[in-house]
Amino acid sequence: MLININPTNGLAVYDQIARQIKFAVANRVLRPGDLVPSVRELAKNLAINPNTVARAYRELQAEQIIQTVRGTGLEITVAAPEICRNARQELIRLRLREVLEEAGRSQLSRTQVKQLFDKELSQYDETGNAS
Amino acid sequence: MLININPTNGLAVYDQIARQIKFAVANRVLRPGDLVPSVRELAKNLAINPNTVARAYRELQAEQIIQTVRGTGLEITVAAPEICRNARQELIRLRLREVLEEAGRSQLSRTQVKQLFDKELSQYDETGNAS
DNA sequence: TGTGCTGTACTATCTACATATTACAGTGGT
DNA sequence: ACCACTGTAATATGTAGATAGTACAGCACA
Repeated sequence: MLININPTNGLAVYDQIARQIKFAVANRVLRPGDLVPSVRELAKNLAINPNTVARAYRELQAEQIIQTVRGTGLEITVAAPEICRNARQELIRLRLREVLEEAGRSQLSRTQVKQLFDKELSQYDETGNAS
Repeated sequence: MLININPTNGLAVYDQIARQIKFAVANRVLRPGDLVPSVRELAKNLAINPNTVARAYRELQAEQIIQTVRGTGLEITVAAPEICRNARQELIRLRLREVLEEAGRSQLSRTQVKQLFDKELSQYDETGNAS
């Protein structure tokens, strides 16, 4: 199945759905013109309420990743791949900035933060690409 | 005043209190043996409920930053300065690790993440120490 | 043209969390 | 011993967010 829900994740169900769609788009599992599963079909498969799926799709529409084709369903937009690939990078950038701001409030020096980062980076085993 | 509350912060009031106490300890504004303001006094000054202050203090006790002196108040522990200084560094480390994990899930390469970090770091103006 | 699919909007419920209310228990100082 | 202060526990209230229930509106296809 395309989507996999973990109810004890802390993440909202609709958020998990939206993330996984974006992930699939970024990795070309879903391509422009493909239809995402219908609200009711996906809801049935995941044993959740259709409106929860609808909410995920609403967010994806707001980000112009899917668009409605009335009477037919929701399809991946042409712009979606670029949006999703940019978005995940921007997300990481934003998170990094937040951490740096917090470090600043804690009066950690730039070099201290850099040392922490390098150490964590070297410890972290990537699952995907080579470095 | 020692504590300053911003109600439109997104952060819970009790959390703001706890953070600012820790901050004061880390920067030697509060030293071991000092008494923190009493629950009712601080609550009155901040125009909030005493129990909200109590909750902040409860967390600080759980982290062994303050300890109760019955009938007298709550005092900064001997271990507090080290705990607070370590804690803020650990907090940053944890946040960095989370970002790296998210980057891994997004299949961003190690070098990509490092580039993002270096760029953000160079843009970020520290408020406190020199680098 | 009608039936079955599509998405969507409105409202209600459920849950988690922060905060407030109240009452209780112990200690220091007069 | 008593009073005024300390912290603390239990409970209630308020609020925001996620999810569910129901009803509605448009299009495809036979």
